[in-house]
Amino acid sequence: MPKARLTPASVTEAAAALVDEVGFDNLSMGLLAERLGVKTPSLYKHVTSQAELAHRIAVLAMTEAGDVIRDAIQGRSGSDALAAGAQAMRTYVREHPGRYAAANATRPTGPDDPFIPASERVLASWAAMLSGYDLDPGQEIHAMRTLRSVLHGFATLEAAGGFQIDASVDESFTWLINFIDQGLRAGVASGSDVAR
Amino acid sequence: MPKARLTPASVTEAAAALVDEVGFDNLSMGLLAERLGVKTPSLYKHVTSQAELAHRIAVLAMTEAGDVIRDAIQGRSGSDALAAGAQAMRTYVREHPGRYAAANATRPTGPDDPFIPASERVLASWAAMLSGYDLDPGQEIHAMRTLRSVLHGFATLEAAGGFQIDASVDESFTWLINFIDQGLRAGVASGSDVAR
DNA sequence: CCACTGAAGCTAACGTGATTAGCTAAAGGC
DNA sequence: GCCTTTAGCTAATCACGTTAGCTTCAGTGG
Repeated sequence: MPKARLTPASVTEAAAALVDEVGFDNLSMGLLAERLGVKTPSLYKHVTSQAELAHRIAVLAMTEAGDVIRDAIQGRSGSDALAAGAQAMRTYVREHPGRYAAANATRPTGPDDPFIPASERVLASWAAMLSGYDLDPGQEIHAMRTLRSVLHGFATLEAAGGFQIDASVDESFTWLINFIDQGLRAGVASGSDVAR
Repeated sequence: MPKARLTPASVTEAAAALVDEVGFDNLSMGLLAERLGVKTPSLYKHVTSQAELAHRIAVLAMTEAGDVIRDAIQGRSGSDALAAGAQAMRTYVREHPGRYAAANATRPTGPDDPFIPASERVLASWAAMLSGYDLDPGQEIHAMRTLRSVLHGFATLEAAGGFQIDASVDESFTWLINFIDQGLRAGVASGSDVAR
């Protein structure tokens, strides 16, 4: 084997860094090649297509996010775990908006797509965190989806510059976490069913 | 003036319909032209670029969503208004995923961009709805952002096929609305501040 | 009623960015 | 010190957005 300057992994890593700088939509093979000091067609010796590259970034992102969230929750429980996990996720998205966008743009390509276990690890962390609140077993799935919705929604709105007013976005996020925490501790939906 | 078969408005409307079918990312001038029974370059007599077309779709979507949400909230208050507004928004996104994606992909192009008043109308509806809960004035902004986050997050996750498990997504959504409603009625964050 | 104008739509052409084909040369095994 | 393997290169192709310039018809003014 010759030079081996680039590898699929190093190309993916560079692409992930690039995408965090210029935005996922502005990823191009030409720009990436330039960053790597190589001509565009050379990249195809390491990745089969731009779509595959984007998918690799997505897997990387999901894996990294999974690590970061797991580590944040590690050793905490209940409200502490929620706050730490949520903050960890928000921080990750703020630092890696391009990767996060890549992860959201991707769909599993098949049953053995590594993206699947990577996302399952994230879900498992959230599930572990939620187990610190005593929810009805039947409600866990709904709590999980609600949690994912708020965190994902906040992160994407923030990344898109959706929060205009000058009120502190940090403050809004801690308020949001608090809101969720109190709702989970209250054992929601035990009674009224407003939403019909 | 000659034939006038197409107009900027009719092209935009067709593009919006197309995008709901094939997905925002798969919008192409060629595909749209084909749908309209016209050759690609002819479209440029009505829109200046694909970017502008996407922006027009976004404005249309935001306007339609604003109407639908306002109408749903109309005549209701408190929990009823929340439930109706949230359901209306979710329904809109389910029926018009491409338009919604367009709206999320757009950034205001300037101070007189019609997208701005269109989104403000949506925010105004949510604000009107929230006024039915008696929140601290200082908390309204946080409640608004939390609300936007959950609804946007749920809608995008659902549109992306993010809810895999076979548990009813409808049920999760009503659970979510209930969760928010109860939190808002409880007058959150009055005490503990978990999230540091 | 008819020449005139203006814009809709067309064909041809261009530019950019992804991708492929085929060549070259250097690295590691023998 | 050869020989194979393959990273990277140049040249070419393809798809798609976009532009240039021509053609034709709808409506207007005489």
